[in-house]
Amino acid sequence: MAVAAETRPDPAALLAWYDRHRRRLPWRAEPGERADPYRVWLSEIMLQQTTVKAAGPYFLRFLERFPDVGSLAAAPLADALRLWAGLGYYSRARNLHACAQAVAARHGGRFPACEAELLALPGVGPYTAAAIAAIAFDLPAIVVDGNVERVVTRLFALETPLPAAKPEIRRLAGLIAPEARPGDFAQAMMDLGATICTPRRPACALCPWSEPCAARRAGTQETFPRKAPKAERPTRRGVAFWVERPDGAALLRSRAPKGLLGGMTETPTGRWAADVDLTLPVSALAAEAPLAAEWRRTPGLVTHVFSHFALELAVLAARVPAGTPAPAGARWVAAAELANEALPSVFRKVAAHAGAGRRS
DNA sequence: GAGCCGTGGCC
DNA sequence: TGGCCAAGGCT
Repeated sequence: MAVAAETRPDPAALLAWYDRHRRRLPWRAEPGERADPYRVWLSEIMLQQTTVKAAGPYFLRFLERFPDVGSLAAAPLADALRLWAGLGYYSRARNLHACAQAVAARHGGRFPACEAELLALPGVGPYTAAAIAAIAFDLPAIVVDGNVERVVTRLFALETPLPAAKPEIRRLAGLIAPEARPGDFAQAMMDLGATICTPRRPACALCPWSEPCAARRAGTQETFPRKAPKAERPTRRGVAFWVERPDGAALLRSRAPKGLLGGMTETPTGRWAADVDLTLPVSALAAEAPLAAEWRRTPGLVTHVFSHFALELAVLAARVPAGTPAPAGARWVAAAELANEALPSVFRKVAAHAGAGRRS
């Protein structure tokens, strides 16, 4: 696609807007200050598919517990998973820990000031490598995230649907990038997408690139970016088991190290599948129970939506005598320690549904 | 390329 | 209310 000179977006206009509207964020250096590559990296991993609002508290807790990459590399993976619980996409936490160890082992504890070397680190893909290179080291990397995709496809009214449009978007983003201030330009593009060029109801009247924007000129800005239709989300069903001792301790397990919720803590559950029938009697639902007990079914269901399927969980609860041994692979966790477990949200819902800690 | 991989907020 | 969305990466 050719870009006419008179409609080409001027990077200076965007940088001037950025200087006036620069947001203060926990991981962002003050103007004139040098960015800390560790903080830039940590924030970029947390911000993958995650809102600023959700990531903020996690970032501050991680920084307090792990003030530098060396402290994170030296800590057990379980500590990182516990701190990550609730933020989702848990492979990020596993890769975060692996990346810290790689930086400690391969790079002497300092992040490399090189996009290609950053890209080779666990959990660091094309976007994150470019973002760290630009923001932490002010290298001229082309940073393309979901914000930049939206801004660029609107600027050029790009009809190609995502994800096929990615190479063209990268080329166009490189066309409008300035030689000076690559880090500020990258953050300005993302801030513009996050605050002005939003998915719905973009504030074009406040946009420094309103004039050269092809989609705005046509009045079609909200229809970009074009996207391929999404696959439907199937429903799976299953049974979760809540087992409590008289002292309130609950039976928990650790999940397989990889895959869905990999490495995290869970309540015992049966298989999750579309053909599980939750209308069966309790005696049948208890077929996959972790131990023999007098099960009672908690009324209602726990529902949870994952990225690629929805889940409906029936909850069977039981009280077992003091001294009941934990079955193989499971462990007793005191009620007071439940909050410190690496429990993903779906299992916190199960605990709440079963009335964890409630005396009857 | 496409499926897998969480969660909470929004309208 | 449910579909969509958020600073993606891995296989």
